[in-house]
Amino acid sequence: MARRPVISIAIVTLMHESEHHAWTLEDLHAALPGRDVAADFSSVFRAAERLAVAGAVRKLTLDDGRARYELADAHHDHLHCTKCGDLVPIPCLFGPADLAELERKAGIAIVDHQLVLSGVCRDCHAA
Amino acid sequence: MARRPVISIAIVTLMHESEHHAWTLEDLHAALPGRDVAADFSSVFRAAERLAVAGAVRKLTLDDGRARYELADAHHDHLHCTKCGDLVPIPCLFGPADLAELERKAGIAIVDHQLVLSGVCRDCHAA
DNA sequence: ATATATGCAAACGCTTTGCATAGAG
DNA sequence: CTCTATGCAAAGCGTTTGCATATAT
Repeated sequence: MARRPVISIAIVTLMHESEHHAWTLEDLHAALPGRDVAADFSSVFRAAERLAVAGAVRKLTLDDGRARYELADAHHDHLHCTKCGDLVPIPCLFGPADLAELERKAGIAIVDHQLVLSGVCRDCHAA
Repeated sequence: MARRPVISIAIVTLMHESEHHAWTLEDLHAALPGRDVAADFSSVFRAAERLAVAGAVRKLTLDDGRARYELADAHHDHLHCTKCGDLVPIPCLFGPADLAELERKAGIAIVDHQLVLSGVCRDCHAA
């Protein structure tokens, strides 16, 4: 059929092998050359977006106006560190039961949720 | 000293007297003329921003890329309705104790949090 | 050959700012 | 007279898209 999505593959590999958790497009664009996959910014964008649509990565938007992409593994929430700016994973605080109860009480249907804590991450807190 | 912040006052009044909960700048800009306070978009922006800094309103950014402003009353969380696009208030699911425990366990400091549920609001759900 | 990925450059949407004016104390 | 609010127009910034080209099947 067609071409191999080199950039997409490199992004996923990068995410798997790096300690970094949530990536901005700029992060990805800056990191790819180090893996010998230089790419145009728009190509990075399209690759990340395709991965998000395919369900391989999860995309979230923060108050700083920049999107973050992370591997779509088990659900977790996040802490947006006010010092280093990183978006670090945090175990989810509530289970399906809590949400189901809220759905009943509030008469709503919940499809997904996203909790963003604002504060100081472990590393910055220790330093 | 100086002038009276007509627009800011009108915004707060509007928020208090309307059923609408979370306002985009566009919402505000569109609603103000109805209160006889026509205003330039940038003036609405500056007024809203000043109110946010002053702590009178709370500003949040959603995945759709547009900021919402709401009265800074008691803390609550939100449901972003996938049908009507409204951001409706939802009682907060956890208390200070839950967060304190998480702080201890994760070694972080939590200053604030923002939970955005994604799903269908009561009105759309009933319809 | 054909379909998809990529680069390049430009458009977009919303937010933000510079600057001159106006109006209240 | 001075200080802040406002309007107007333009810039910013991250994201997104159109179009031509490259490349693997």
